[in-house]
Amino acid sequence: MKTPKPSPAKLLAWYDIHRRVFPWRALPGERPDPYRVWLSEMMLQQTTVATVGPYFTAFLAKWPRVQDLARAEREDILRAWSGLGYYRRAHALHEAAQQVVTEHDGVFPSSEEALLRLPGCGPYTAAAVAAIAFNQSANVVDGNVERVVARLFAFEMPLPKGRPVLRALAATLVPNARGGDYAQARMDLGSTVCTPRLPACETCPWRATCLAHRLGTETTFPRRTTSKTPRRRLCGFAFVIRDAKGLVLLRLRPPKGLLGGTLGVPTSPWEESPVTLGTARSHAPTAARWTLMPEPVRHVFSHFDLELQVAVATTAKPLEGRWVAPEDFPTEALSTLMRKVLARAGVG
DNA sequence: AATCCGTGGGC
DNA sequence: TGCCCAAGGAT
Repeated sequence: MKTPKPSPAKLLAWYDIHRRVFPWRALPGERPDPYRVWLSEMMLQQTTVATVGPYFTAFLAKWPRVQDLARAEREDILRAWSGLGYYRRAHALHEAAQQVVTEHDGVFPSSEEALLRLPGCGPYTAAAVAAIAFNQSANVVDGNVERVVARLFAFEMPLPKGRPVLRALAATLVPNARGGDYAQARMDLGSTVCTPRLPACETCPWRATCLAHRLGTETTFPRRTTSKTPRRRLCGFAFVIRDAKGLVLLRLRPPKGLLGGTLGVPTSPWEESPVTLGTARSHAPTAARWTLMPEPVRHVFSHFDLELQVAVATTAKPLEGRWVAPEDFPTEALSTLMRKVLARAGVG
């Protein structure tokens, strides 16, 4: 039996009632600020709405316009980004802001093509900014939309291989008016109604045209091919060393790679097999009388688990790095991992 | 194309 | 506890 096409009008009528209010989202009748839309989308990449909220507010208060952000120091941006994760986004954010100022006279471009040239702005973010900030009928596809559309069509091709086909299917549903509302409506539907585990199909405006619902197999979509690479578990030592004044030695990590550009205590190399302090101490910033904290810090990254033993000592020697007072930790560009290490050492 | 890149919350 | 997922992008 043939299913009629899911109607944009029904979804938009639902959105007009159930739309959510966010600090970055314009109220009905308000003109969206492209800078705010872009800033929020950069933060929302693989990050939940609840987590982003305070960061967005803080960034906007500190750097109200793209020109302010472009002029900022990179480290100040990393300070404000501290704890949000995926620190490459913070670097890209700064570079993109500078690019908007120097190449677009401080005015955000409105075409997906131009937006795609900004660092950190990929297919999703370019489409989202074009739609939400400029009301274009862009095909905005995030994880929510993938799930919604896969269920609508009982889409059998497993992701990620089937992603291009699914995106094309999603594009056929985009109306030529209210592009911004439609993009946000599709994502709101996915995050509040068409959820991964327990979808609230009874309240869904697209229930009548959803093939998976008709089949009673909603939660089996989208299909996925499971990645077979086993998760690694790495071990190492973190060295927390203080001077006579109680200042802690911190070093800036290289700008690229894991936790790029953030501040942290020196560590030994991280390895697959457990190491002893006797071996690891050759990587310490200096020879000292190390006290080992009884419990290691365990931290979960996106692609491996880390277990760091925390060694603590005091020294009078001058060492390479920055000596930072614990009272300044809250505003420093520390990763969550390093905040855990400092807390475990009793200096956080 | 598969891997790298953070963190927090839900169940 | 362990796994999944979250307004993905770069290489």
